[in-house]
Amino acid sequence: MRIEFRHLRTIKAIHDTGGLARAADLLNMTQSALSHQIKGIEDQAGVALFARRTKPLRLSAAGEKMLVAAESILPQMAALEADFAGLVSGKAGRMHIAIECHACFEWLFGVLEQFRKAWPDVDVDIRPGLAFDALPALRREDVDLVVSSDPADLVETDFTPLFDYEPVFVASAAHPLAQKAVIEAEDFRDQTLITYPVDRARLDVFSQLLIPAKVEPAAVRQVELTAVILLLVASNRGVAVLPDWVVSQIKYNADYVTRPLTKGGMTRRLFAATRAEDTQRPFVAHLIRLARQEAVRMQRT
Amino acid sequence: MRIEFRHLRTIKAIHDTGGLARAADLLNMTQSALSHQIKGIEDQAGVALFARRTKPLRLSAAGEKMLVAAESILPQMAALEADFAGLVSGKAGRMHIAIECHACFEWLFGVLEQFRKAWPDVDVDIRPGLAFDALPALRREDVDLVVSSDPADLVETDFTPLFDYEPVFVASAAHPLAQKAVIEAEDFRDQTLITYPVDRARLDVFSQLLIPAKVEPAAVRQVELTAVILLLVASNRGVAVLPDWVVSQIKYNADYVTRPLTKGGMTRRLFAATRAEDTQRPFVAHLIRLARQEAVRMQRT
DNA sequence: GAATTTAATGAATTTGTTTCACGAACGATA
DNA sequence: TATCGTTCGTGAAACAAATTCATTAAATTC
Repeated sequence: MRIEFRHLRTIKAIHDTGGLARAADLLNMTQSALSHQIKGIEDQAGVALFARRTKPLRLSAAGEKMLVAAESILPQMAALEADFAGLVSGKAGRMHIAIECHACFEWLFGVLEQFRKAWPDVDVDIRPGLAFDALPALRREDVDLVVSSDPADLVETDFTPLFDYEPVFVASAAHPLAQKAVIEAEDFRDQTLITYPVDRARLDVFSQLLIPAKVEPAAVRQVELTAVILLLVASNRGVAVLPDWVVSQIKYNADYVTRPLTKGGMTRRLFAATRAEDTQRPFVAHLIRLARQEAVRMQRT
Repeated sequence: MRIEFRHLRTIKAIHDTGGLARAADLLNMTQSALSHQIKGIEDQAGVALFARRTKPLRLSAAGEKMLVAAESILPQMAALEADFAGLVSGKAGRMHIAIECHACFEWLFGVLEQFRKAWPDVDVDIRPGLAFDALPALRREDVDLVVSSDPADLVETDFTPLFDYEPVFVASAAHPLAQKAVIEAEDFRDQTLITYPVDRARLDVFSQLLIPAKVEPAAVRQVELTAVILLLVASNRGVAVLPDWVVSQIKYNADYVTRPLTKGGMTRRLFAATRAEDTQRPFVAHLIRLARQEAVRMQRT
């Protein structure tokens, strides 16, 4: 017989109530059961848990040690069970997010700020490094939500539209291409293109324009921050393609122009991908709602 | 089915080995048993412990929480079992001591200093406030050793002699009684007697001399520290009765004299009282041996 | 010293866990 | 995509264990 939680509970109950019978009452068991239980551990461990000289049972040295362990361990178990209860009730959970859209970080932070307040017991995280293969990671339960612009027809996976955006060409006002009203794939052939440091397949310029047209820019420079990209563009060190709302968000009116890509412009839609079983869970649905609201607010600016 | 240690071990094993079959191997059980076990907890808690989409089982959010709890709780249990093993092997244990003899504190500290080094896993303590009723406390396992000068004929209790001593009368050289070669009970009638602040029954002067002779001193003043008692005696603020070795230990030769109590002097013997079942335990026997050695050393000074 | 409280015991019962044997689902590989 | 090996889930049976019931023994209290 190994030591089990029941034994810890028993030790504690006997100590608290100061007697087998009362402890048995507390634990909804018979006095006999506790007596057998104690005997079991004592036999197994080879130590006396109680001083039996006196009639109301009192803890021995070994018993005291066990009590100390019990008082430390039992609350931890209670906490675990409370965690589980939170998960069951839907108040707690995990919301690990992968975003394929690199420009979306800032927008997402604002959303998560609100979300955290509403769902303090949900473990929120943005998981970097999953930019590619994010949808398999979703199925694998590595993450719980993927912000993606490429809805795939996957079973058990829901794609909820978040908002539409237009990737636009950005260049310095002094740039030759600023003269054109519309930018085409061929226009990139002699340019230095500034992008986020992610896989090309995740960049609209490449996936939607340059790869289909089989055009390779003269150079590609990768820069982490949107503000820095715009700074480089303004100083004519290259051109970029960014979502319209990203460009319009920049407050200071630097010296650059925006142009549509292809005639009529390019339209893209961002989705929240979730496991079908999760989509209706309260905090998942709430996060998506918050994300759409924030998108509306963002696009109004 | 409540969560038990076995479940924590299972969660940890599955996580560590990365599979049900390998975990089963580790725990010397069948893969089936683990599957049933997990199902049991999941049914009870109402949460999925594992993501079952992927084939090698992986922990879900709830499973991660349980793993965290397991990694905290299992070592605590291991420590408890190690404690028990120590108690069984006799390397560990409890040595709570009650001393009836107030003057013995200093001597005992020296003994315990050595004892602690030899038995680092024994929980050593001196329990004050048990000066009276110390022997019942020993039987009750409140304490494990009592230093006493009144061996009683108690069943299951051993009294091992530690050393003999002589309570001697101490007074200022200028005190009238310093003229007498021998001090009798009647001599105390007009004196201020300085004693330790303990029950009279625990003081040799009273139990051996004044109470039988029905003599009450003019005043009794209680002082904690031996050095202070001697200081007061030297400055003729009263007289005292102290063990011979206590007086001889005081290095500075203050202005006091010592005289035997009654013709031929009074001889007392100090004992270590222990529960008979404990007396032969290695660390108990060792403590008594150390105490006797220390007594010899002390009386040589 | 009688009454009461408290703990231990043994056998029976109930409860829970593990094994056995099998099958289904998945992933890798050709 | 067919096949093979691996991994996990399931139900019935076997096994193990904890708990209860009924009773006894011992200590405490009045």
